[in-house]
Amino acid sequence: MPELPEVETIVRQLQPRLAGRRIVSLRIFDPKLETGKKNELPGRRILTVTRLGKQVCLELSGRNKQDRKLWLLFHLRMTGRLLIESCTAGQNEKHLRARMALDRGSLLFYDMRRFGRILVLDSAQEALPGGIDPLSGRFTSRKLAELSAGSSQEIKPWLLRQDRLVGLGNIYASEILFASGIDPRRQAGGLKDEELRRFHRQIRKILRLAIEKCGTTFSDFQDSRGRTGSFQRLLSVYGKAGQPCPECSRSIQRIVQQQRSTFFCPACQK
DNA sequence: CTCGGAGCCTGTCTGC
DNA sequence: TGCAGACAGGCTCCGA
Repeated sequence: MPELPEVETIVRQLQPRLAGRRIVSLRIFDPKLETGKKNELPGRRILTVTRLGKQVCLELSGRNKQDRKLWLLFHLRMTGRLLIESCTAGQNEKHLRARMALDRGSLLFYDMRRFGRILVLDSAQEALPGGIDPLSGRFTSRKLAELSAGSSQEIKPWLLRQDRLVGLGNIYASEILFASGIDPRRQAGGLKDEELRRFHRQIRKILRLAIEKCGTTFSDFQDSRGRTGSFQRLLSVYGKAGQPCPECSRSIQRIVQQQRSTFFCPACQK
């Protein structure tokens, strides 16, 4: 479900509510989510809530002065939701997969399709995904050129991999390519300098705008208060096969690349 | 190393 | 109404 803007939305809401809270327990109801380290969590304080790629990352204090910090990560994958307890009205309790009790309130993890993951790690190093965050200062047009150089992969599937850029998923990949005027079937390594500069600008622009709108609720996304985002009103092509292109009014096409839908305008994207 | 395809899950929607 | 098949915003694994 959630891509970078949706996870960023959740993190911004959770940070003020969770920072400083002490963990009482983590109970896991889905054996797929079991982590051997969950018994090391009680007594720790949540220091910060941040986003690492598409993951929600809680930095936890040591239990005493000698103890080391831990990192607790939630990856929501397709249908995961992290909700503070007072906002779980309307959720299907069948899909409740874990509950973290805090000294005040609880954090609940729902996940219909059970693709989500909970990880407890010893170092932030381990938690860092391979790729660069497109909103970080390190992500320049030159960096984008460096990352894509030499790749024969089609640019749209290239955007979805997390070992180059982190955080993009199927919706924003289509939207960014439309805004950049780039055909999703182009080879990643074949973009010209001028196209790369446009592409780089649109990646950052669309992600920032989507964060401002609290993400996209296409079918599943809800933030930590159980509310939906509003960027879906600004989608140009995603999910709009057969509808007119907002720029040229020709029909938007749907194609499949690596088993994922891609939406684009064959007239505007070259 | 690269790339593409199968698989993981459960639900909704469409067409016969 | 029932049922099969397609599809869903994620990622991992495996073979070529």
